[in-house]
Amino acid sequence: MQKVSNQSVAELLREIGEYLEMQNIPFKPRAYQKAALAIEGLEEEAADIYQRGGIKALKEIPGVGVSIAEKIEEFVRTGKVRYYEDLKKKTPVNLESLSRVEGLGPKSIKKLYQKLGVSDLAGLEKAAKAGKIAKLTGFGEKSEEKILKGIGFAKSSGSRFLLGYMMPQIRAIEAGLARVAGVTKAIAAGSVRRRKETIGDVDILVVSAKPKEAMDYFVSMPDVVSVIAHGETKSSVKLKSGINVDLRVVPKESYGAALNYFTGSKDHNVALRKIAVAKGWKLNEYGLFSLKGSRGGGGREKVIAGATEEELYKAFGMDYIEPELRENTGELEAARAHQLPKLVGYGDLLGDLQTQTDWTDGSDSIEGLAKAAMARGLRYIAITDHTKRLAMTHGLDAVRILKQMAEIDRLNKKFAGKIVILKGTECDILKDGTLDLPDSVLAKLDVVGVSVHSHFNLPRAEQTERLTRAMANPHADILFHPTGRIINRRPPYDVDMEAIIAHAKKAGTVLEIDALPERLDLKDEYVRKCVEARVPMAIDSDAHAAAHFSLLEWGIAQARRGWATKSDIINTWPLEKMKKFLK
DNA sequence: GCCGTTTTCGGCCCGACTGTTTTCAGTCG
Repeated sequence: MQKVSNQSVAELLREIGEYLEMQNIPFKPRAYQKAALAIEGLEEEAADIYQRGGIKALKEIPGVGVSIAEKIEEFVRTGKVRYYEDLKKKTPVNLESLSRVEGLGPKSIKKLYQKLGVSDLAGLEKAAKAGKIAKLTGFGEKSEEKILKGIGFAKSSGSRFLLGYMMPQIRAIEAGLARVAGVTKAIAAGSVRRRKETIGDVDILVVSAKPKEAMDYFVSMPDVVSVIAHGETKSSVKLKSGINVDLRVVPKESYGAALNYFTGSKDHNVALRKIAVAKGWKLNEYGLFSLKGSRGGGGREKVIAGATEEELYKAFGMDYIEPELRENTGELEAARAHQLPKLVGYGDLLGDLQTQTDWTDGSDSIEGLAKAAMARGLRYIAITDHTKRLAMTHGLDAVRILKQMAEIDRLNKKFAGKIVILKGTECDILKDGTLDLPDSVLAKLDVVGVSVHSHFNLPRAEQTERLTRAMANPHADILFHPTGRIINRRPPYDVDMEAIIAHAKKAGTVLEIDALPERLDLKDEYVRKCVEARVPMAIDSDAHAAAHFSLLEWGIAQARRGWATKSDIINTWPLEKMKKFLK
C-alpha cells in the first residue's frame, strides 16, 4: 500500500469538483472543494486517520461525509478512485496544469478539449499561438491574449512547492530518519530551513554511525517513486508529490559546517567564504580551516570550527545568524556589529486577528475555533467573517453581524478567564475604497480588517488610492493580505506598496502578514520595509477551520525573514496593549 | 455531497465583472 499525502488527496477531490462543474452539476463541486480545503489544512495525514479509525474517523473531518470518506478510503487502499477515473475518461486532460491558467475554468477547458483537442499547457499554447482559440464561439482576441499571458505565468511559477503544505511530509521524513539505528541528527537544510515561501527541492543532512542504514531507509520510504542516486554519503529520490529530496550523511565533526553550507543561501555562503579568505582561512562543507603553514603543501590545515554553526559564526567574531536571515542582505555586518534583531519567536503569538467561521465560508463554529485557539495557547482571537459583497461566502450584513456579536458575548462569558473572543470583520473594500459595512456597525467592532476581493486589475494609481481610502476609514484597523497575491496562481494587484506603507504609518493602520502558505502576504521584503518604517504588523492564520491555526507558523517564518521582532507584531502584545493600539 | 437553532429532507451558490455578445456564459472570490 502506497501512502498518499494530504496534498494528493486534496488535489484529487479538487479535480473531481472541477469535472463535476464541467457537467453543470450544482452543489457537488463546492462540496468537493470544501473537503479538499479541509484535508489540506489537516496536521495529521488523512491516510493515517483512515488507518486509525476507518471511514468513521474520516467523517470527523468537517466537509467530509460518507461519500467523500469512501473515496478517500479507496484512494488510500488502491491509489486510485474509480469515480475519478470515469470522470477523467470523458475529458482526459491535465486539469492541474490547465486550471492554473488564470481565467480558464472547467467549462472553457472542456470546450477547448472538445473543439481543439487541447489537453495540456503545450497544446493550449499551440492553439492560442495559431489563433485557433479566438475563432471559437464564446472566445475572442482578448481571451486568447489572456490565455497566453496566463500560460506564461503558470510556466514561470509552477515548478516550486509551497513550504507550508510540504512541511508535514518533510518533518515526517526527518522523524523517520531520526528513528533509524545510528542516526543522531536528521535535519532539512536549504531553503526549507531558511523558511522560504516556496521550495524547489529538499536537502536533508544526517549524522550517523551507520550511514548505509540511513541511506537504505531513505530510498525505500513509501512515498518514493524513483531513486535517482543511492550512494554511501549521498542519495537522491523523487517523491510522489513530484519533489526531489537529497540525503547527505556528514561526519559529526563537520555537522555545523555542512549544515551552514547546505542551508545557504548561496549569497550568504559566498560572502562568508570571502571573509574567511581575507583572514587566510578556508571555509567549506567540512569545516573552517586555517591555512597558515600549509602553503606549498608543507604544513597541515588546522581546524578552527566545524561541529556546530554557533562555533562557526563565533570564529568569525559574529553572533549566531538565524537561518531565516541568511540572504546576504546585511545580516553578516549586523552579526559582526552584534546588532542583529531579536526575531519574533515561533511561540510568541498571543492572539490571532483573522479567522472565518461557519457563519460564512469557514467550516467550524466560533466556539470550535475558540477551543482550538486555546489548545494552541492563544489568549485572544478575532472572529472576522466576510461581508455581504462576498456573496458566495454568504457574507454578513449589518443584521447578521449584530447577531454574531451577541453570540460572541455569550461565548465570552462561557470562556471567561481562558480566552477572549474579539468581535471583528473582514470587511470588503469596494471599488471606490469605501467599505461594505456602515461606519455605525464598524464602530461597534473590536477589530476591523479590510481587504480587497474584487477589481484586481485597476490601474496602479487607482488601486493605491482605493486602498489608502479604505485605510483612512476611522475604524479600519488592519489591511488584510495587502497585495492580494496567491503564490503560483495569481500575481499581486498593481499597487504602490511604498505609498501604502507610508500611509499605514500616517493612518495608524496595521498591515497584515497572512500566514496561509499560498498567500504569505505581506512578503518578506515588505515586512522589512514595515520594520524599517516602524509600521506595526499582525500575523494572522486566516483560519477557515480549527486545524488552520497550525499555519500561523508560516506567517511567523515570513515575519522573521523580514527581520521583525516582537515589538513589530501587535498580536504578540498582551490584549489590553493591543486593543489600545487599534483605532 | 454535506449538513442540522429552517434538522434527516431540502437548502446550499450569489453577484460583479469580462468578454463575448445584443442577452448571456464563464470565471472568480
